[in-house]
Amino acid sequence: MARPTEFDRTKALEEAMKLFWARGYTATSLPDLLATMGIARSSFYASFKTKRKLFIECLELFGDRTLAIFDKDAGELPAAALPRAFFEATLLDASQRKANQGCMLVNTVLELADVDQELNQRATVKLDAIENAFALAFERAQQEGQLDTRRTAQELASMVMTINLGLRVKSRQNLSSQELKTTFENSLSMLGLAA
Amino acid sequence: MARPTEFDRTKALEEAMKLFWARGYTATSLPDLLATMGIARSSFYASFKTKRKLFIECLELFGDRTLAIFDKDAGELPAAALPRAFFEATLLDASQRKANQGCMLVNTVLELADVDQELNQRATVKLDAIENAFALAFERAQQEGQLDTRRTAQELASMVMTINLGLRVKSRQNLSSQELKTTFENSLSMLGLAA
DNA sequence: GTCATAATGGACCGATTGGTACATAATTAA
DNA sequence: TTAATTATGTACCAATCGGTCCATTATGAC
Repeated sequence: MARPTEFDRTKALEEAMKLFWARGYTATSLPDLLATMGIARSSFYASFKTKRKLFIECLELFGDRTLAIFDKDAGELPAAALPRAFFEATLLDASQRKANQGCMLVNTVLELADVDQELNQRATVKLDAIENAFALAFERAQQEGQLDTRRTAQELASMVMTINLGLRVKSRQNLSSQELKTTFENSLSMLGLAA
Repeated sequence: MARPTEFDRTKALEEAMKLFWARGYTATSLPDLLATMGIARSSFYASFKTKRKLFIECLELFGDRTLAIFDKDAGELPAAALPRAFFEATLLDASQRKANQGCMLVNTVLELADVDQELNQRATVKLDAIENAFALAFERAQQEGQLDTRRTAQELASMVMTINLGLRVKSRQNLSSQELKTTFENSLSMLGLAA
């Protein structure tokens, strides 16, 4: 019927996400995006409408992927092992170059807190979903007698999330992988005492 | 000899810092700055050279002030009470409108990690200075037998800093002051177990 | 082939970016 | 009062921002 799209939309979105993840929303220009996505301006606007809408798509993608990582672990591991598994998968997995990029959701919250209400809110919602997923897993484990009940599941989840956020910030400072690992172990040690 | 400067440089710097603190480096435009600083373009460039140099001045000012808050507490309180005092002064002090602004150093690290090496580094150095100040205080307390020695002072300082960073992120999400307070208490509770 | 449809590349848009030039205004030493 | 000096306000700059327009190209249905 008509000329077919030449580029792979999924692939282009993926590349855009990586760039936004690394540089943030404001510091990523349209020419930057077009270059990494490998498409022309017209195709960009035809397929993604605006830079802002593209960013929202990227946020959703990132958030959903992060939740998927949690869900995979949650189906296989006891609740007490989930924080370590999650941190390892999202912070230390060098194969996916995540080590020094922090978390796109956290980056977004801090960059846009006083700049763009909606984008900040969207990132916050995704982060809350992760915290809630932890809380749910802890709650189940407590009901099944597999986890200490001196702290509520929600309290534990809140602690995990605070430490998670802290580690994400640390991971964007220029520390060596050894330093990050030490901080990482210290944090897990704190949680060990809390659980 | 010549026409005297009309504006108060210190005051103007202060206002600039507040704006950078809230909106970050990139999203703060020169007209924005001129408006809050209450000065004209010529005076700006005569006195502050460039936007970037002004930002560096603001970073230094913010970092030094934060350290001063710590030092004041450190001279008056036992080491074990320092984390709470520091968090209260920098996170919950509504009189200075700090509650929802997070920390300018943390904001800067995340915004500019992959964008501006030097600015990220300058913020990181200030954050490290704060962690070192905690470590020093803990070390002294341990030597004087006022603090548990099962963890090294450096480990404790690292934990405090990770939680500090996490709380700063949380404080830029739109949570109620009640929610922030709860998270805050949960975090201190974790540290209480660690110390 | 022809036609309808849609993707592409590139020229172009006004607005905004950080920064400069310069004429004017205000001050003090002489 | 004059001259030297410096601050200020305004006009201006090239570069870049995100976004639009449109002529061209490629495709499938008929």
